[in-house]
Amino acid sequence: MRIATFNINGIKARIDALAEWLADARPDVVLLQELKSVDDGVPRGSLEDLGYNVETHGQKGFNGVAILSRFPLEDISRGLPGDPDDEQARWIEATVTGPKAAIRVCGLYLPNGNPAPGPKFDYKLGWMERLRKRAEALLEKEEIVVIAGDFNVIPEPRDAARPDAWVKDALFLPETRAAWRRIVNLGYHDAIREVTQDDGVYSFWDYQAGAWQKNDGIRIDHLLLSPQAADRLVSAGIDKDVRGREKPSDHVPVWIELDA
DNA sequence: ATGGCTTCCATCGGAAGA
Repeated sequence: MRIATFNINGIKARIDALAEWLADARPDVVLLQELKSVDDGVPRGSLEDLGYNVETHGQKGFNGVAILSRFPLEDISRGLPGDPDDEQARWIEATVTGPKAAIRVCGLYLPNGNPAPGPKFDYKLGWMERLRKRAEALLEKEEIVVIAGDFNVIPEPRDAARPDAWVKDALFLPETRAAWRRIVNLGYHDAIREVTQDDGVYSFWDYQAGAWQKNDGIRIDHLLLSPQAADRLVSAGIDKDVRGREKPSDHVPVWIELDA
């Protein structure tokens, strides 16, 4: 079972690029972020024609997440628990029944948090604490759980080409990285770090200032695995070449292969 | 860099992103 996360930066603007990658990479499950569309604006037909079930949690103009799956999706839940006043569409989860096992997949678009300090940074840290609580509850069931998406967190200096440029940024501030570690240290595994300790492994390159051409990237799109998921990890990778294609997102797909 | 792109929404500029 191949599961990928991809921040597509606008599903209407990206549908051709997304369809091309799907036909190429043929993932079984895809967690999408930044639809920038209401549910009715998502070009479901194009995705269903490629063999995917489509579950969305959209929002007008920005945010928005979705799950695509070649296998049935059940028990779909939209919105991160813990704050009934949070209107932002940043969380969706569902159970995928694979050929060998059921997997709980959670797709997230974690708040950017800039400028920091300020209300947007406070919202980010509050959201991360709610994520920690949900991640903890998911572990208690001792199931195969994958929490994946655009975390907007650079975990360590080796996850940025120029770490010094990010020291005052909400993606890399000590409070952000501490909140990330509180989640991982519950017992999750950062899938990419299960397969490589290299630096220079990135998932985002800014559109500005020739960041892609200079490989001035950061690693902020992650898949966290419960112990039961990590036991079944076969491989993991980043489809970096997608960033060099026509009309690309500023993020690229990150994926895992599970024996499930 | 008070933003060098890119998207969306709504008009012909502004918000948001990271």
